[in-house]
Amino acid sequence: MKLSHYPVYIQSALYAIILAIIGYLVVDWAAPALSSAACLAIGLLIGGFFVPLLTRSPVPAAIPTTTLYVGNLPYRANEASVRALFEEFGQVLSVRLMKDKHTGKRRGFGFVEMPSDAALAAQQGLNDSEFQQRTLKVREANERKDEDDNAEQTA
DNA sequence: GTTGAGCGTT
Repeated sequence: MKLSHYPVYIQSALYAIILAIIGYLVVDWAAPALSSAACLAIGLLIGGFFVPLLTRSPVPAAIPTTTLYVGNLPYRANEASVRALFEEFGQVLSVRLMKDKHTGKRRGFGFVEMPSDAALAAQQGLNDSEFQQRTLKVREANERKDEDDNAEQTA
């Protein structure tokens, strides 16, 4: 269960929660007089403060990020090969190959999260390119949630 | 173990 499978904001959130719990325990142990709510609050502050220090990624949320939709993937492709393919164009923050929830089999598409500039380069460089006997389809992903505003507006 | 347009989990 690799954390790099998940988008960065989830990674940061997980770190924050874990560190908040640790902070809560530490405060509760060090200062038993404080109420649980106070311990939790301080724990949250401690956790939030240390998140940037523990995140492997040099820039958690500082740099605009783009999620790429990658379609027409060969079923045999694993995440490592896809990651390696896209890393040729820049830093890869997360790779998720979608599988069927019940069977666990690959569905032939996935999502790659990269810094926006690298994502643009990868999109132009890898779209309609051949990857393991398949013609890749690389587009910008449909924003499922709070994706940052990329200067990708239809010209 | 198979298949082939597609935009998705914790």
